[in-house]
Amino acid sequence: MENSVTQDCIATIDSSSVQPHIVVQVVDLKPVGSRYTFNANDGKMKIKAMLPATLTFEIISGKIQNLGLIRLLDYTANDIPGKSGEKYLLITKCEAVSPALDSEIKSETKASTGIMLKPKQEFFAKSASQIVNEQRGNAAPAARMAMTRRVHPLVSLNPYHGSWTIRVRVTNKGVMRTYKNARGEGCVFNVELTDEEGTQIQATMFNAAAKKFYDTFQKGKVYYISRGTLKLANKQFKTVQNDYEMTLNEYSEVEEAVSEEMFIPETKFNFVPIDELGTYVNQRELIDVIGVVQSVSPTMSIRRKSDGEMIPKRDITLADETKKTVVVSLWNDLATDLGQELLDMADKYPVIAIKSLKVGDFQGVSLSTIGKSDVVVNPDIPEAAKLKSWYDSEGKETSMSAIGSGMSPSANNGSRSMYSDRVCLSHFTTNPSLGEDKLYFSALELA
DNA sequence: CCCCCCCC
Repeated sequence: MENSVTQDCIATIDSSSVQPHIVVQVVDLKPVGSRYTFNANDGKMKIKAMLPATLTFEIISGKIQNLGLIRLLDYTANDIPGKSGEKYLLITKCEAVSPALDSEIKSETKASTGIMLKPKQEFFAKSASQIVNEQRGNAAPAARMAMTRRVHPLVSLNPYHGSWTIRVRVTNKGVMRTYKNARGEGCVFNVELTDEEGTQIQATMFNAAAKKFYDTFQKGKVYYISRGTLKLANKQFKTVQNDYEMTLNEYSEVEEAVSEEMFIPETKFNFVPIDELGTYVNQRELIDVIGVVQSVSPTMSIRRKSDGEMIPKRDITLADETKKTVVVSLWNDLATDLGQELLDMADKYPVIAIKSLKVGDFQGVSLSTIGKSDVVVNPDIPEAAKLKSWYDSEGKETSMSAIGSGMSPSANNGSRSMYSDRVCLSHFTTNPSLGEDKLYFSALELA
C-alpha cells in the first residue's frame, strides 16, 4: 500500500493534459448536494476537487476517507467561475489508495523526517450507517435536508413529479410588486434559480409566501428548496430557458445552505450582435448584448409619466464587431452607481455584458435596462476578450454607425447599399431640411 | 394569481 502523495503534482495540473495516476490526499471532505467535494493536497499545495455522484457510495462505505489518499485516474481542471485563474478538479475516475492518515500531509514533515505517515485506521473501519449518522449529527439543518433527501437536478423537475429537493443559487431576485386586476389583488415577487448543471428556473411567490420568503432569498446565496409546484411556463413572459416555472407557497421549505460551496456555471448570456437588434424592436423578448463602452452620459433625472416619480437615468453607447453602435439607457442604481463606475473608467474602453434588456424603437433601435437586468463589467468570458482585442487592434479606428438610424456618419444623398435582416436598401436619401432622422427610400428589394 | 419597468 502506498502512503505518500505524488510530489508537486498540483502545481503542474492544467486543463490541457491529464497526468496519469497521481496520488493526492483528501482533506476537508464534505457533502455538497448529491456529491462530495474536498481539497486535494500534495503536501505543498491544495486544489478544490469534486467527486462524481457515482462515487458517493465509496465515501459512505468508508473506502474513500477524509485525510486518506486517492489515485486520480481521470479528471478535468476547470476554472472556477468568477475567480480568474483559480481552478477546481472535476474527478471522473479515481481509486482509494489509503484510508485516513493521522494528519494532513505537509511537505516539511516529509522533507525533514522522511517518516511515512501511518494510516490511523483500516479500510471499512466505519460502517456506512455510522458515517451517515455522524455526518447528520454534525450537520446544519440545511445539510441534513440534503443528506436525508436526494438533491434533484432542475432538469428533472416537472409538474407530475411530486416530491423533490433542489439545491440552487439565487441568480436574480425581483422586487416585491403589488397588483390589482380582474382576478384579484395581491403581492408577488420572482427569483431566478440556477443549479450546479447551469439549469435555470423562475420561481414565483404570491401574498403570504411572498411576504414569508422575500427576505429569506438573497441574490448569490445557495438554498435547499422543496415542496414547490411546477407548471408550464408562459412562453410570452419567460425569461429563463425552462419549459416550466415554479410556484412556492407558504408551506414550501426554503433553507439556506450555509457555508457550502457550490460551483455554478457562469451567467449564461445569449448575445445578440448589435446589427441584429432590429428584429427585437418592441417585442416582449429580452435580449443580452456585449459591447465596448464608447461613451457615458451624465446622470439625468426623468419624471415618470404615470405617477410623476423621478428616476435617475444615464445613457451609454456600446459598439461591437458588427461596426454598429447602440444606446443603452441605464435606470436607477445602474445609472447612478454602475454608471459612475463606467464614467470613471471610460478612457479604458471597458467591455460590458448586459443580460435582459428591452429593445425599444427610440431613434430606430434603443436598449433599456429593466428591473432584472444584470450588467457585468469586463466579464471573464471569451466573447469579451475577443471583442476587446478587436477594438484595441482595429475597432478604435473604425467608423461605426448607429444601428437605429441605419446611417453611416457620413451618409449623404446618393446611392449606396445597406443591409438589414430582410431587405437590401439600394437607394435612399436623407432630408436634413425637415430636421428628421429619417431615410427616404427610392428602391429596396428582398435580400 | 405576475408578466409593469419608466424619458426623450
